Amino acid sequence: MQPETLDKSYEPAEVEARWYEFWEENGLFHADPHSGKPPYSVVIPPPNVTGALHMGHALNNTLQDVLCRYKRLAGFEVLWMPGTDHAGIATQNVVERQLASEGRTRHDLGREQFIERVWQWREEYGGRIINQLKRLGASCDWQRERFTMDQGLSRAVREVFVRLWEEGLIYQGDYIINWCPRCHTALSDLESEHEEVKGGLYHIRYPFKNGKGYLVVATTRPETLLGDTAVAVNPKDPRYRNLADDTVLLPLLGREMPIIRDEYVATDFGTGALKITPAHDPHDFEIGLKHNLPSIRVMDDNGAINAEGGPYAGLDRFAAREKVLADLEAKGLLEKKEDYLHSVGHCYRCKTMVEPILSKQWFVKVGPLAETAMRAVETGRTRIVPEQWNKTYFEWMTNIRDWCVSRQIWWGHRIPAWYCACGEVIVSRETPQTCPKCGGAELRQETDVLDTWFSSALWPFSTMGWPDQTPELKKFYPTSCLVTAFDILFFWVARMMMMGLKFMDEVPFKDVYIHALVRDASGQKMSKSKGNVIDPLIMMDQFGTDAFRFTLAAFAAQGRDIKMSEERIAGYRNFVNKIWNAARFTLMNLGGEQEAAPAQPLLEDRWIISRVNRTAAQVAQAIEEYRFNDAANLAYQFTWHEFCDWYLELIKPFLYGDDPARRAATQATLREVFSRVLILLHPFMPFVTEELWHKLPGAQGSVMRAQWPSGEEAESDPQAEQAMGLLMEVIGAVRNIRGEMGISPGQEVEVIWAAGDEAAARLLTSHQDRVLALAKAKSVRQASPGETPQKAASAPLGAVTVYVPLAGLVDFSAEAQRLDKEIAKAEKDLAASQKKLGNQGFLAKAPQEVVDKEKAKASEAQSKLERLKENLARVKSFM
RNA sequence: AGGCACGUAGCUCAGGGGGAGAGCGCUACCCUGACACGGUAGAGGUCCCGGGUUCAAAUCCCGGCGUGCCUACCA
Repeated sequence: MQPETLDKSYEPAEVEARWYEFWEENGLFHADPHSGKPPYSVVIPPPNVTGALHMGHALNNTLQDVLCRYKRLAGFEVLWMPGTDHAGIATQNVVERQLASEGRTRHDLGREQFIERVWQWREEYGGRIINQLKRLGASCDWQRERFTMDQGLSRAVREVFVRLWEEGLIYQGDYIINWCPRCHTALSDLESEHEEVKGGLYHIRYPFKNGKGYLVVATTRPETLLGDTAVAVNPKDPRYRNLADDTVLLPLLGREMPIIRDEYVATDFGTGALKITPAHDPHDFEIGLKHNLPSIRVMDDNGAINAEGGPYAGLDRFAAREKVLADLEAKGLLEKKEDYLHSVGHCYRCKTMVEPILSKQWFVKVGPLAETAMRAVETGRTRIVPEQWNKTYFEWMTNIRDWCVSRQIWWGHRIPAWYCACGEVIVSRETPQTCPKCGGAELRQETDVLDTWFSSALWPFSTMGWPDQTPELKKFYPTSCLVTAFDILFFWVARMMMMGLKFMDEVPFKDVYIHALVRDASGQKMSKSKGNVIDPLIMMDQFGTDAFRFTLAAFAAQGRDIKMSEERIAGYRNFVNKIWNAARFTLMNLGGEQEAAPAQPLLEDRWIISRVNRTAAQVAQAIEEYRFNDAANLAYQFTWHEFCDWYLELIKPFLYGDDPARRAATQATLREVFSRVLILLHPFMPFVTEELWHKLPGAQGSVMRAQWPSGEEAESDPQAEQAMGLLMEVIGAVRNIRGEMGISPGQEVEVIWAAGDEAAARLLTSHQDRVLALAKAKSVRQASPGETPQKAASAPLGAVTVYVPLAGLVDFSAEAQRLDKEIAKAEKDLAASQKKLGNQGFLAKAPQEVVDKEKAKASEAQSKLERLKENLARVKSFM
């Protein structure tokens, strides 16, 4: 049979295109809820339908894929539930922009047609990110792909809304909310992102009604004075105990307003006098309620001053501010302006400055839900990894405020509430025909839709068919793990916890793994405006998906952000190529048939089998503990530096040699070990491993269906590992001498060794050919009894001393220098050990095994030092 | 204002009470029949500073300095 040949270097593009289709066609990602295997389930953090794959997605989904692919290999029935999120505001914005380019607005279309248009948009472009996830190799169960606006999920949303309403956990009311004047909708507190803004603190004179002077008020938002209905001072403030009057006149508008006294007012900030604008500030709103003040809303939905603002009506809020200030100045009412840095809310979708405005909205009462959600983490029903995030989670849950869930946009789940002319509000699963109170049939549905996160909060169970009792829910809920970045810990994780516990009576996930943020090479957050985004798709094109994924995994250390750089990806591209070439070598040297395992395994066989299994166990444990970087590095180190550097070199003589039995045995071990290497790399590098798996003669099916090497196969062989260790040390010593002496690679050397113990002697005697091959020696022999090779470089190892005769090769001063260096090292080691051993406290208090180890170290260093010194003396005698 | 991280090789970072590690970069030599996206050898570190705990501190504690992030209604 013609041995399979591979190209000299790996070309990812062509290979990657092939295998994804293969996996999907063969249903390898599909989860069977009736399987007898133990379940492992993950729900994808649904990306926005408007989204394009960025580094954050790439990391997030790579880690999930590593978990899922590993778990399949480890014998679990894995469900990775995929889908997208309808991203209400963002999607509406995108489609509105599209309309704008046609010179139209959504109002030209009307609600129905606009929504139709959004669905069209979704048909056309909504699959983009899904395809990009496929490109990344994500092994999601696409047959189950969901969308937060699809029918099933919409039913779940409605069910949840109605039940919360019935239990009094949803209410409607007038409160101060965050209003985005550009998106024309209310936002939740979370969606208002605070940013530092350079502003002013303006000191404004509010004249007393009786004309006897004025009260000075400090504010950062002078335009809101148009809506002031009082001025407040602290009753304890001596400055304001005896005021000239108890009524002031609102500057510019002349409205009479009371001076009220409230402990809320800080005496040490500004002037100690606070203007009260109940319709435009959350605290003022509270104070207004307490003191029965009227609320005057002076801004419209565009953030422009409305009719209540009198002469300022029609001005945009920023223009109004300028005008108000100018007019105050002109009237001598502006006392001073201080520069002031404060943080102001901005719309998380469009970055417009958010306006706190009094408005009627729907709210979820989160207190009771948060309580349960908090306890679930406290009691360990859900575990947050790394646990440092517990604190953040608890803090947020403790200080949580009611959640404004209504949005004044069109794209989303319309709130299932109807208004009757009689004033009745009907919340219902089905569209009501008549008012249950007055029997009227003229019902008007609420126009608001729900916050997108409301539907996302149900994701772990709504995607599995809830509110029906489905086999999927039975098998896969609660999910095993949620993988996400911390920036949506509150937005999403916390809310899923609340909803899962409320409606499933069970946590939505057992583990939450919180991974890092991906930054650019200098640690900056990537953003389009900074122009420092690294596009994952370009990286995949350039270096291959496997290299890219491996880089992400190798970087994913817990608790630290990732600084992505192309050089690093290039490094792992080289690793993929190394694997490719190891395969090339393997295939060139395997027969077509499956050879029997060696009857008499050699040291190399025993060693590499033991090592690959140990590595597989370590990689498995690292993945289980979410130490993705450790897992990747363990696989890397083993594959490159043990399998390639040592094992492949060690077996070449057998493969090229003329002992057919030995060759067949070696081939069998090589084939077996290489297939295990492919398995343990597969979670990280699905494409190249699948490709090579199929090239291996005798391979069955997909590597995805293979079994993770179990550590229990009784193939662990510490003795072989130790013996190989000594052999590697001896070879290393000769190589070191060669390198340091400047003996050229082409020049062969003699190697003579002396062993201090029987076992080492036996090992070296029977494996001299390995030293010969790997150290490029022309001969290897044991020193005769009593012989000390003269004119030789030497290296004292533990039980062995290695000599390399130098006569005629190099002059001895180089060896003297090398020995000097070695001596210095040994002396340092010895001194450190002796210092410890000379310390009575150490001997008395340190654990016995530490003391013993130290003693062994000292005597080893001592013996090494003596031999080095002897050698140096001998070398010098020839100089 | 509070909270959370992080300062370890030239760069990017692992590690985490008893032998300073990796990748990249660098130096020297080598196109050895898998691989120059490679091989062999090597150089390079006050583990931010100062105290403390301990027989023992890069590691734990306290205090600085520096950096990053998150939360927050003092107008």
